Amino acid sequence: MVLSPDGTKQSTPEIDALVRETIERVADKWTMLILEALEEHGTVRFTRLGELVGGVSQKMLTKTLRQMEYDGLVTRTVHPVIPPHVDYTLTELGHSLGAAFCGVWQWAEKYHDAITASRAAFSRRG
Amino acid sequence: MVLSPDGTKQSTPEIDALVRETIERVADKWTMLILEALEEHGTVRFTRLGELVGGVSQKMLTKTLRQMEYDGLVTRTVHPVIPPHVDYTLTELGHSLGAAFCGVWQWAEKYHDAITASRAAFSRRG
DNA sequence: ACGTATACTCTCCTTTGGGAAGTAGGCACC
DNA sequence: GGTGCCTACTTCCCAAAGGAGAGTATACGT
Repeated sequence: MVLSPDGTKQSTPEIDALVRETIERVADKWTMLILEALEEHGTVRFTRLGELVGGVSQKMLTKTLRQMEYDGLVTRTVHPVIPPHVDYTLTELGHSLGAAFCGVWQWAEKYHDAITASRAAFSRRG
Repeated sequence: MVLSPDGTKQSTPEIDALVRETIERVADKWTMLILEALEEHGTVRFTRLGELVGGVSQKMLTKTLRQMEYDGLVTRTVHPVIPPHVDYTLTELGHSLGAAFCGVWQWAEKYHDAITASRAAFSRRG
Protein backbone atom coordinates (compact mmCIF):
# COMPACT_ATOMS: atom_id res chain seq x y z
CA MET A 1 0.00 0.00 0.00
CA VAL A 2 2.76 2.40 1.00
CA LEU A 3 5.98 1.83 -0.87
CA SER A 4 9.09 3.66 0.27
CA PRO A 5 11.85 4.31 -2.22
CA ASP A 6 14.31 2.36 -0.08
CA GLY A 7 12.07 -0.66 -0.17
CA THR A 8 11.73 -0.99 3.62
CA LYS A 9 7.95 -0.77 3.59
CA GLN A 10 6.70 -3.31 1.14
CA SER A 11 3.20 -4.63 1.06
CA THR A 12 3.49 -8.37 1.55
CA PRO A 13 0.56 -10.58 2.56
CA GLU A 14 2.17 -11.16 5.98
CA ILE A 15 2.52 -7.46 6.68
CA ASP A 16 -0.99 -6.80 5.41
CA ALA A 17 -2.28 -9.41 7.84
CA LEU A 18 -0.35 -7.81 10.69
CA VAL A 19 -1.64 -4.35 9.84
CA ARG A 20 -5.14 -5.72 9.55
CA GLU A 21 -4.86 -7.43 12.92
CA THR A 22 -3.52 -4.22 14.42
CA ILE A 23 -6.40 -2.20 13.04
CA GLU A 24 -8.97 -4.69 14.29
CA ARG A 25 -7.36 -4.59 17.70
CA VAL A 26 -7.28 -0.83 17.95
CA ALA A 27 -10.55 0.06 16.22
CA ASP A 28 -12.40 -0.52 19.44
CA LYS A 29 -14.66 1.81 21.34
CA TRP A 30 -13.16 1.26 24.79
CA THR A 31 -9.57 1.33 23.56
CA MET A 32 -10.15 4.70 21.91
CA LEU A 33 -11.94 6.18 24.91
CA ILE A 34 -9.36 4.93 27.42
CA LEU A 35 -6.59 6.27 25.21
CA GLU A 36 -8.28 9.66 25.11
CA ALA A 37 -8.79 9.72 28.89
CA LEU A 38 -5.13 8.87 29.51
CA GLU A 39 -3.96 11.41 26.94
CA GLU A 40 -5.93 14.09 28.68
CA HIS A 41 -5.28 13.20 32.32
CA GLY A 42 -1.85 11.56 32.37
CA THR A 43 -1.32 8.94 35.06
CA VAL A 44 -4.62 7.74 36.46
CA ARG A 45 -5.80 5.03 38.84
CA PHE A 46 -8.24 2.28 37.95
CA THR A 47 -11.44 3.60 39.51
CA ARG A 48 -10.76 7.17 38.42
CA LEU A 49 -10.09 6.00 34.88
CA GLY A 50 -13.44 4.25 34.86
CA GLU A 51 -15.13 7.51 35.88
CA LEU A 52 -13.25 9.47 33.24
CA VAL A 53 -14.14 7.06 30.47
CA GLY A 54 -17.73 6.79 31.63
CA GLY A 55 -20.16 3.97 30.98
CA VAL A 56 -17.54 1.24 31.02
CA SER A 57 -17.98 -1.88 33.15
CA GLN A 58 -15.14 -2.89 35.45
CA LYS A 59 -14.84 -6.09 33.51
CA MET A 60 -14.25 -4.35 30.19
CA LEU A 61 -12.01 -1.74 31.78
CA THR A 62 -9.79 -4.49 33.19
CA LYS A 63 -9.84 -6.49 30.01
CA THR A 64 -9.10 -3.56 27.71
CA LEU A 65 -6.31 -2.27 29.94
CA ARG A 66 -4.70 -5.70 30.06
CA GLN A 67 -4.80 -5.93 26.30
CA MET A 68 -3.37 -2.42 25.97
CA GLU A 69 -0.59 -3.36 28.38
CA TYR A 70 0.08 -6.51 26.36
CA ASP A 71 0.27 -4.44 23.19
CA GLY A 72 2.62 -1.95 24.83
CA LEU A 73 0.21 1.00 24.83
CA VAL A 74 0.04 1.51 28.61
CA THR A 75 2.17 0.70 31.63
CA ARG A 76 0.50 -0.74 34.71
CA THR A 77 2.16 0.12 38.02
CA VAL A 78 1.10 -1.74 41.16
CA HIS A 79 1.90 -0.12 44.49
CA PRO A 80 1.83 -2.99 46.98
CA VAL A 81 -0.17 -1.25 49.68
CA ILE A 82 -3.52 -1.92 51.24
CA PRO A 83 -6.00 -0.97 49.99
CA PRO A 84 -4.53 -1.67 46.52
CA HIS A 85 -3.21 1.17 44.41
CA VAL A 86 -2.64 0.66 40.70
CA ASP A 87 -2.00 3.34 38.16
CA TYR A 88 -1.93 3.46 34.40
CA THR A 89 0.09 5.67 32.08
CA LEU A 90 0.46 5.82 28.32
CA THR A 91 3.71 4.59 26.86
CA GLU A 92 5.34 6.41 23.96
CA LEU A 93 3.64 3.93 21.65
CA GLY A 94 0.33 4.76 23.32
CA HIS A 95 0.90 8.48 22.84
CA SER A 96 1.71 7.94 19.18
CA LEU A 97 -1.55 6.06 18.73
CA GLY A 98 -3.35 8.86 20.55
CA ALA A 99 -1.84 11.31 18.09
CA ALA A 100 -2.99 9.15 15.18
CA PHE A 101 -6.53 9.03 16.54
CA CYS A 102 -6.49 12.78 16.96
CA GLY A 103 -7.61 13.19 13.35
CA VAL A 104 -10.66 11.06 14.03
CA TRP A 105 -11.57 13.13 17.11
CA GLN A 106 -11.25 16.30 15.11
CA TRP A 107 -13.36 14.77 12.39
CA ALA A 108 -16.03 13.88 14.95
CA GLU A 109 -15.97 17.41 16.37
CA LYS A 110 -16.22 18.92 12.94
CA TYR A 111 -18.84 16.69 11.37
CA HIS A 112 -21.12 15.36 14.12
CA ASP A 113 -23.79 17.81 13.04
CA ALA A 114 -23.44 16.69 9.42
CA ILE A 115 -24.18 13.15 10.61
CA THR A 116 -27.19 14.35 12.55
CA ALA A 117 -28.41 16.14 9.42
CA SER A 118 -27.84 13.03 7.27
CA ARG A 119 -29.86 10.94 9.66
CA ALA A 120 -32.73 13.41 9.63
CA ALA A 121 -32.68 13.50 5.82
CA PHE A 122 -32.59 9.71 5.67
CA SER A 123 -35.57 9.42 7.96
CA ARG A 124 -37.46 11.99 5.92
CA ARG A 125 -36.87 9.96 2.75
CA GLY A 126 -38.37 6.97 4.57
CA MET B 1 -11.76 20.59 24.28
CA VAL B 2 -10.96 22.63 21.17
CA LEU B 3 -11.77 26.28 21.53
CA SER B 4 -11.64 28.46 18.46
CA PRO B 5 -10.99 32.18 18.82
CA ASP B 6 -14.33 32.98 17.23
CA GLY B 7 -16.12 30.86 19.77
CA THR B 8 -17.83 28.59 17.25
CA LYS B 9 -16.40 25.38 18.70
CA GLN B 10 -17.20 25.38 22.37
CA SER B 11 -17.18 22.29 24.51
CA THR B 12 -20.66 21.96 25.95
CA PRO B 13 -21.97 18.75 27.50
CA GLU B 14 -24.37 18.32 24.58
CA ILE B 15 -21.63 18.60 21.98
CA ASP B 16 -19.38 16.29 24.01
CA ALA B 17 -22.16 13.72 24.04
CA LEU B 18 -22.59 14.04 20.26
CA VAL B 19 -18.86 13.70 19.65
CA ARG B 20 -18.74 10.74 21.99
CA GLU B 21 -21.65 9.10 20.21
CA THR B 22 -19.96 9.76 16.87
CA ILE B 23 -16.71 8.19 18.04
CA GLU B 24 -18.49 5.11 19.41
CA ARG B 25 -20.29 4.76 16.11
CA VAL B 26 -17.23 5.06 13.97
CA ALA B 27 -14.68 3.22 16.16
CA ASP B 28 -15.83 -0.05 14.74
CA LYS B 29 -13.85 -2.73 13.00
CA TRP B 30 -16.19 -3.28 10.07
CA THR B 31 -16.87 0.42 9.52
CA MET B 32 -13.14 1.09 9.26
CA LEU B 33 -12.48 -1.83 6.95
CA ILE B 34 -15.41 -1.05 4.66
CA LEU B 35 -14.32 2.57 4.54
CA GLU B 36 -10.84 1.51 3.53
CA ALA B 37 -12.12 -0.86 0.85
CA LEU B 38 -14.33 1.84 -0.65
CA GLU B 39 -11.54 4.41 -0.49
CA GLU B 40 -9.29 2.10 -2.40
CA HIS B 41 -11.73 0.69 -4.96
CA GLY B 42 -14.30 3.43 -5.52
CA THR B 43 -17.79 2.24 -6.42
CA VAL B 44 -18.25 -1.41 -5.53
CA ARG B 45 -21.10 -3.91 -5.47
CA PHE B 46 -22.26 -5.82 -2.41
CA THR B 47 -20.66 -9.20 -2.97
CA ARG B 48 -17.42 -7.73 -4.28
CA LEU B 49 -17.24 -5.44 -1.26
CA GLY B 50 -17.59 -8.45 1.01
CA GLU B 51 -14.66 -10.09 -0.76
CA LEU B 52 -12.56 -6.94 -0.53
CA VAL B 53 -13.21 -6.50 3.18
CA GLY B 54 -12.69 -10.19 3.87
CA GLY B 55 -14.01 -12.19 6.80
CA VAL B 56 -17.22 -10.22 7.11
CA SER B 57 -20.56 -12.02 7.30
CA GLN B 58 -23.32 -10.89 4.94
CA LYS B 59 -25.38 -9.94 7.95
CA MET B 60 -22.76 -7.55 9.31
CA LEU B 61 -21.94 -6.22 5.86
CA THR B 62 -25.59 -5.32 5.31
CA LYS B 63 -26.02 -3.91 8.78
CA THR B 64 -22.85 -1.81 8.72
CA LEU B 65 -23.59 -0.47 5.23
CA ARG B 66 -27.11 0.51 6.27
CA GLN B 67 -25.76 2.35 9.28
CA MET B 68 -23.14 4.07 7.14
CA GLU B 69 -25.83 5.10 4.70
CA TYR B 70 -27.95 6.42 7.56
CA ASP B 71 -24.96 8.42 8.82
CA GLY B 72 -24.29 9.82 5.35
CA LEU B 73 -20.97 8.05 4.80
CA VAL B 74 -22.00 6.00 1.75
CA THR B 75 -24.61 6.16 -0.97
CA ARG B 76 -26.50 3.02 -1.90
CA THR B 77 -27.66 2.79 -5.50
CA VAL B 78 -30.12 0.11 -6.52
CA HIS B 79 -30.35 -0.80 -10.21
CA PRO B 80 -33.75 -2.46 -10.59
CA VAL B 81 -32.65 -5.37 -12.71
CA ILE B 82 -32.65 -9.10 -12.23
CA PRO B 83 -30.50 -10.47 -10.73
CA PRO B 84 -30.26 -7.49 -8.36
CA HIS B 85 -27.46 -4.99 -8.76
CA VAL B 86 -26.62 -2.61 -5.90
CA ASP B 87 -23.56 -0.50 -5.61
CA TYR B 88 -21.98 1.51 -2.87
CA THR B 89 -19.86 4.65 -3.03
CA LEU B 90 -18.35 6.91 -0.41
CA THR B 91 -19.91 10.32 0.01
CA GLU B 92 -17.75 13.37 0.64
CA LEU B 93 -18.35 12.89 4.33
CA GLY B 94 -17.21 9.29 3.98
CA HIS B 95 -14.05 10.37 2.18
CA SER B 96 -13.31 12.90 4.90
CA LEU B 97 -13.60 10.17 7.53
CA GLY B 98 -11.35 7.95 5.44
CA ALA B 99 -8.78 10.75 5.41
CA ALA B 100 -9.07 11.07 9.18
CA PHE B 101 -8.51 7.34 9.64
CA CYS B 102 -5.51 7.51 7.38
CA GLY B 103 -3.35 8.45 10.34
CA VAL B 104 -4.41 5.31 12.15
CA TRP B 105 -3.56 3.14 9.14
CA GLN B 106 -0.16 4.74 8.87
CA TRP B 107 0.33 4.19 12.58
CA ALA B 108 -0.55 0.52 12.16
CA GLU B 109 1.86 0.16 9.25
CA LYS B 110 4.62 1.87 11.16
CA TYR B 111 4.24 0.22 14.54
CA HIS B 112 2.77 -3.26 14.07
CA ASP B 113 6.19 -4.74 14.71
CA ALA B 114 6.56 -2.68 17.88
CA ILE B 115 3.31 -4.24 19.09
CA THR B 116 4.57 -7.70 18.22
CA ALA B 117 7.76 -6.94 20.15
CA SER B 118 5.78 -5.64 23.14
CA ARG B 119 3.74 -8.80 23.23
CA ALA B 120 6.80 -10.99 23.13
CA ALA B 121 8.38 -8.97 25.95
CA PHE B 122 5.19 -9.17 27.98
CA SER B 123 5.01 -12.92 27.58
CA ARG B 124 8.67 -13.23 28.59
CA ARG B 125 7.98 -11.29 31.79
CA GLY B 126 5.26 -13.82 32.53
C1' DA C 1 -38.57 -27.49 -16.28
C1' DC C 2 -34.35 -26.23 -14.25
C1' DG C 3 -30.15 -24.08 -12.99
C1' DT C 4 -28.01 -19.46 -12.37
C1' DA C 5 -27.04 -15.04 -10.72
C1' DT C 6 -27.39 -11.34 -6.72
C1' DA C 7 -28.50 -9.05 -2.59
C1' DC C 8 -30.15 -9.80 0.93
C1' DT C 9 -33.01 -12.07 5.19
C1' DC C 10 -33.86 -15.67 8.67
C1' DT C 11 -32.70 -19.14 11.98
C1' DC C 12 -29.73 -21.25 15.12
C1' DC C 13 -25.90 -21.18 18.01
C1' DT C 14 -21.53 -19.27 19.94
C1' DT C 15 -19.18 -15.37 21.79
C1' DT C 16 -19.12 -10.92 23.87
C1' DG C 17 -20.36 -7.69 27.22
C1' DG C 18 -23.16 -5.51 31.10
C1' DG C 19 -24.63 -5.59 36.18
C1' DA C 20 -24.13 -6.92 40.49
C1' DA C 21 -22.14 -9.46 44.02
C1' DG C 22 -17.97 -11.50 45.94
C1' DT C 23 -12.70 -11.35 47.37
C1' DA C 24 -8.27 -10.05 49.78
C1' DG C 25 -6.30 -7.97 53.73
C1' DG C 26 -4.58 -4.47 56.68
C1' DC C 27 -6.41 -0.61 59.44
C1' DA C 28 -9.52 2.53 61.99
C1' DC C 29 -13.27 2.43 65.09
C1' DC C 30 -16.36 0.90 68.74
C1' DG D 1 -11.85 -8.31 69.21
C1' DG D 2 -15.35 -8.09 66.00
C1' DT D 3 -17.08 -4.89 62.28
C1' DG D 4 -16.73 -2.42 58.39
C1' DC D 5 -14.10 0.23 54.96
C1' DC D 6 -11.02 0.83 51.09
C1' DT D 7 -9.60 -0.53 46.11
C1' DA D 8 -8.76 -3.27 42.24
C1' DC D 9 -10.17 -6.63 40.58
C1' DT D 10 -12.89 -11.51 39.61
C1' DT D 11 -16.96 -14.36 39.08
C1' DC D 12 -21.58 -15.46 37.92
C1' DC D 13 -25.63 -14.89 35.40
C1' DC D 14 -28.17 -13.16 31.78
C1' DA D 15 -28.99 -10.25 27.59
C1' DA D 16 -27.18 -8.68 23.29
C1' DA D 17 -24.11 -8.97 19.36
C1' DG D 18 -22.30 -11.57 15.77
C1' DG D 19 -20.98 -15.80 12.71
C1' DA D 20 -22.47 -19.82 9.62
C1' DG D 21 -25.37 -21.45 6.61
C1' DA D 22 -29.79 -22.02 4.41
C1' DG D 23 -33.69 -19.77 2.30
C1' DT D 24 -36.06 -16.02 -0.89
C1' DA D 25 -37.40 -13.40 -5.03
C1' DT D 26 -37.28 -13.22 -10.08
C1' DA D 27 -36.07 -13.14 -14.82
C1' DC D 28 -33.22 -15.22 -18.19
C1' DG D 29 -30.64 -18.87 -20.78
C1' DT D 30 -30.75 -23.92 -22.14
